[in-house]
Amino acid sequence: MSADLERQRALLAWFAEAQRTMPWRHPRPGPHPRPYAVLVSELMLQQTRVDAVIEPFARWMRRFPDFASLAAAPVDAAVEAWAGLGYYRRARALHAAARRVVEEHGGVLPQDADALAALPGVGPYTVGALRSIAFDRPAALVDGNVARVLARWHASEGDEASLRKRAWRDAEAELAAEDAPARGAPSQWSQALMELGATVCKPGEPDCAGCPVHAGCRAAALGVAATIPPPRKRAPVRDVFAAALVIVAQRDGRPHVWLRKQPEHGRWAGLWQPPLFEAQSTEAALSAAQAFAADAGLHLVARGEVEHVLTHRRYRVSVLAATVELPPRSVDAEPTRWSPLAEIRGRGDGVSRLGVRVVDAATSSGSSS
DNA sequence: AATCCGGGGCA
DNA sequence: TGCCCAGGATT
Repeated sequence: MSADLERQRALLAWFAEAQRTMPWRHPRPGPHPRPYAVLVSELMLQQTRVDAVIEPFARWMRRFPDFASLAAAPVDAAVEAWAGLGYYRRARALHAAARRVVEEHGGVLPQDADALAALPGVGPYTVGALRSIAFDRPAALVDGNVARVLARWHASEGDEASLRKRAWRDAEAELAAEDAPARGAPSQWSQALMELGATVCKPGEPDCAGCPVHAGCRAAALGVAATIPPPRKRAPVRDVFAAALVIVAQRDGRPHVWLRKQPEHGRWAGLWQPPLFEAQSTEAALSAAQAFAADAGLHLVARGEVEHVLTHRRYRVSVLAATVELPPRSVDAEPTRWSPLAEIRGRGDGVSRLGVRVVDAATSSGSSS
């Protein structure tokens, strides 16, 4: 057996022993009994760590157990069930994909690569993941883990974009030989590559001493594994100054918070959060919030600051609170609602993480600064 | 090719 | 603090 195929055999043997348990993972080789679960998990896992997905996945599967139930639900229900996971466009994509599967494929996920790629939210990586993991077909796949693993195996050099292209060629080459162990277990192979990247061949500090394919790794032999791939160029994080207005009213004997629904596009699309006034400075943001409050006859109290960091933005939010006697039930024509404070604090169904943090800051005792 | 889109965990 | 994560869509 060639060195490359021996490396495959070693990795597959390691994976059979060392793989982590995941709610969506089918431990046995072969096709997955539930392609829908694979699609849900793959969309949730895009740019998201395994640990962060486990609970949301379980909740989602209880609420939308199959393509039919998801397709029948309003898109807002899907977005709100996604709350806390981030990248909320994925929820709309998954919902649209389910409707398409029901309408165009009889409720059965297609196996054809082109049909899969036509589904919203399904790009090159996810096509490979579905074809290999759901259907056990020999399809290549490259995510951040696989790109790093393959770059180290081959000691590839170059910028991020060229390494990605190289990784796709290398990943497909692994599946080319008729007698390749990877071809014999495509689902296990795809998952093994990613598992190795996530748990052993980690960014920054690879555990080469504990690596099952150390012998077949050129970067390890050269002692350069830790420097591959090179650091990525990153856009700077820009500050966004904002003021949040947390309006509390008693309803049915319990405190409720006034929430506004975000537009369907942009950040936190379709989610709920207290009104946020963005401006060029904290002072300008506070002025905007106070102008709004003056119109409504509200008496504002400063309740501190919240710093919320996204990939390319750092929100510096001044939190203002106001208590009103009677909620204005008549403004329901607007996309607003009153939500029980306890519910928002619990998990905030349909509320952005920033919204939850702002409400916490406004209503927890003695948080003023 | 750049930019946008969340949130969290970890050194 | 910086880095990265089972990426994709848009421009």
